[in-house]
Amino acid sequence: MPELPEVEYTARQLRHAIVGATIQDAQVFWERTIGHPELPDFLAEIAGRDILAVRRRGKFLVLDLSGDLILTIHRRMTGNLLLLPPGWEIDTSLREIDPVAWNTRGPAIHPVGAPFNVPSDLKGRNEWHPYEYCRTSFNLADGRRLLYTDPRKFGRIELWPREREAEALEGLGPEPLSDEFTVEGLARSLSTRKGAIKQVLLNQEIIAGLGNIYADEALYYAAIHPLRPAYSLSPGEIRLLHEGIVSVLSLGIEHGGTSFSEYRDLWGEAGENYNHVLVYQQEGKPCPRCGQPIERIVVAQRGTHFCPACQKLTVE
DNA sequence: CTATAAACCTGCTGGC
DNA sequence: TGCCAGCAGGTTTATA
Repeated sequence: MPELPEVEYTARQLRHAIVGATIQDAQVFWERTIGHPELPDFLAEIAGRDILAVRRRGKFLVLDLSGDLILTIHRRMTGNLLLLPPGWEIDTSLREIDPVAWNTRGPAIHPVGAPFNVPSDLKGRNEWHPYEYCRTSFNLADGRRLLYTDPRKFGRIELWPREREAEALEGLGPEPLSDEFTVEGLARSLSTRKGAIKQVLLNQEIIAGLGNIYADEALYYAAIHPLRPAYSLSPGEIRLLHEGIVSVLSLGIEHGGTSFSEYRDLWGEAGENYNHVLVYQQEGKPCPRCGQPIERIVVAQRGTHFCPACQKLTVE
């Protein structure tokens, strides 16, 4: 799942690759991917815009466009951005040949002139080509395409006037890698919350950009049990948690994002931070600190991984 | 208000 | 071998 480090890494790659480019037009292959405005308006308004800058806010990617517009992209679970070089085509003939398969998989994407092959094995595979499941294509004037792929279709792309940016990015808390994220501010936010600390860390109003992977990693760093009530953390624990959040997010960016199942970078390459994760999805494996097996529980409907020896629920 | 759960989706896993 | 229920997960929406 793309969280802050994955989105930040994508933003940096995009900044080098497409700032200054022009969006000739866009194609949408799964309508619900576009959250705002209505699809016909979206298509009409985005055509011909220049890409002026690329930013990140929480888990949102934000593209500043000419005409005082912003394009926001939230990848949710399985969304990816890929840059397709010139010389490739988007083949929509599957739409007529097999509408059911089309709905699930989207268009075939291959070099111009290559013969079209209906995938013979549409099911039962453990991995797919990075260009599959394309939901939207931004066709650049120079022949490249910025593809948005998303097998599970949860991600959303929106186009807003710049003056309504606050509305488009409503309800986001402080950026954890900026000066606005302080120990004091974190302490204040946690003091009124009686929910489990794991659940509170996932709340984007408290901290923008933390997701399931890095929340587990940050709690492990700070040796805090995920079920501890947020208000019950001591000042020392909060300081350590603050440090842990900054640390695991920074490391994630350095490693190019956590490659966990679907995640790919702009050129279809997997990130390597999965090799550096300490507890996430490590159930049963020995804790790197004490050797005790990592446990998995469910907190607020989400899988949660921790070391029962290092992260105690009750203070002795 | 808070808390919990369902909905959105589809690939994958495990049971039979 | 094949079918099918159940699971994962970020966020929004609905319900208690």
